[in-house]
Amino acid sequence: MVSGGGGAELGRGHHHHHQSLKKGPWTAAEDAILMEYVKKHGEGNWNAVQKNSGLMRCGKSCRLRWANHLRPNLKKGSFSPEEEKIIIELHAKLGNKWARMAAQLPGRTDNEIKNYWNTRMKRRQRAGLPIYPQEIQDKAAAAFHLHQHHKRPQNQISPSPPAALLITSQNPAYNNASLSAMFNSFNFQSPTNIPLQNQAPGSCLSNPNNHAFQLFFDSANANAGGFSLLPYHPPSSTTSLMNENIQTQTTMQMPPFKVNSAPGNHEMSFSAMISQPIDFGTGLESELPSSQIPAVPKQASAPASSGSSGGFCAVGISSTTDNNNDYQISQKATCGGNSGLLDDLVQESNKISSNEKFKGQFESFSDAGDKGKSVVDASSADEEVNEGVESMMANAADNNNQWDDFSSSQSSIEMNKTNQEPLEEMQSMDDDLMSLLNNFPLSVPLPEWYPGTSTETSNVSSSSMTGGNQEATTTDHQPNTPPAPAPTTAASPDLQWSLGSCCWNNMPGIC
DNA sequence: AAGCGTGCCAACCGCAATACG
DNA sequence: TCGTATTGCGGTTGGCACGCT
Repeated sequence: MVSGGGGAELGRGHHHHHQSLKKGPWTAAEDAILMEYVKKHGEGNWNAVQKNSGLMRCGKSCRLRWANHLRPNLKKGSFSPEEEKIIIELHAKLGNKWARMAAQLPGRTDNEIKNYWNTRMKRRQRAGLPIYPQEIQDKAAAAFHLHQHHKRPQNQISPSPPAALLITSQNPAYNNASLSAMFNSFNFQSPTNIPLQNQAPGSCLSNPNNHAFQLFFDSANANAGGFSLLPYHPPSSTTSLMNENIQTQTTMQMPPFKVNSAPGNHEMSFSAMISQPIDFGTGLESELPSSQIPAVPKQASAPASSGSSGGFCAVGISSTTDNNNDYQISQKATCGGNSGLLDDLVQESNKISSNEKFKGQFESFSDAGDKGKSVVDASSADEEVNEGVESMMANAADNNNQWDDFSSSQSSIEMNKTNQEPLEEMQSMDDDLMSLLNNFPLSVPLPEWYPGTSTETSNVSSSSMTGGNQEATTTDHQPNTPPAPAPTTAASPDLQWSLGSCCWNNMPGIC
């Protein structure tokens, strides 16, 4: 923030009295000083700039100015369609890793990308459009589906975050079939007593992308061991826009999304889820903020994309009426540990799974002794996972480069590069994910209302979902999507949604 | 012409990671 | 090994320009 706006020049007029560092916009004169300094001494040691050059700027400010405006080979101006496409792709993979994204876009800075993304998000949000172009999701979903058929052994849980991240509740127009197919390949291996109740209400697994899911028990589908997994967005999202979305929209139409879990083999089926060189002019210009010095006219901004999907999530669901597609968005009250660190996930997972009370149950289907190691492995494999996602998406993007909002059909070089060894990368990703998911907190006892137990409804649901008095108040959020077909298993008026959540927000940079 | 909303941009802040003595 | 300094990163904020009413 430009503290105090353009007038925040703390040191102006007082340089001889104290060493207040100047803030606010840089002047051309300051730029020239910095340029000269870097030219002479090279980059780095930014704190020395102020000492040696007399520039009344802190090192951080100098570094930022240099990196974002003064360093050579910076591109100025609007992003090209190709660049926009790459940004979308990268964001789908990396989340808000602006620096990493910038590394893929020569001449662009993380700040530029971040600003672009945020404004784009804001625009799309206002328009009620999802964030990611549908095609990205479609391709990721398709790729994932293929991947699952290619490799996934049966009876193993593997809700791959890469695919999951692209599956968001904001995508009304999403191809239900493809997602359904994708997640039909998810298989749980667990005892009959899926232990979720013991999980803290706020318990969640998440990734930095704020793509999260919550697992709910679907009592209407209880006879089939029904669980439902809903996209979820925590309140402490790193993306304020997403928070805003959650806060301002209480309900939304969402296609069915559930997990059919049968004893011993819980198959999840998702019907849906979800820059010109600085003018070093002298004279008057030198005292103007350099940003006010006329620069090359900017190109017209690229049109906003209007694809599908988005980052916020449905936290609860209410299907007590005929319209059992009324998924509800609510702000999760307690999503413990949203730091985005895998450690949080590990700790929580271990904490839960180490619960002595349910240890035996857990051990029946999971090697508890390896939990810690597995998670560590998964954590250290962050990069490989990213690579896996990359290759997966690259694969998926191979055949069709149609973008709903972007004129370009050019794929990123990185994407193409990783096409070379997609299977190996996927394999690596799978292994890592398996390790991680082996720690998935499943050692929670059956809820009372689980089949064979009391039919009493858990009160937990109220903490993770809003009431059932939902109208589709957010239908405008998904203007292009007809209501999804009602899932037969969710048609029961007795449908109850509860239990703790499991989301992906604390996952490492898997996506 | 004035007021308002929005988009864009620049720059700051806090925190975490890393380097260094 | 520890404390400090430096660097890097992501989130946030405020100003300006522009279009619309």
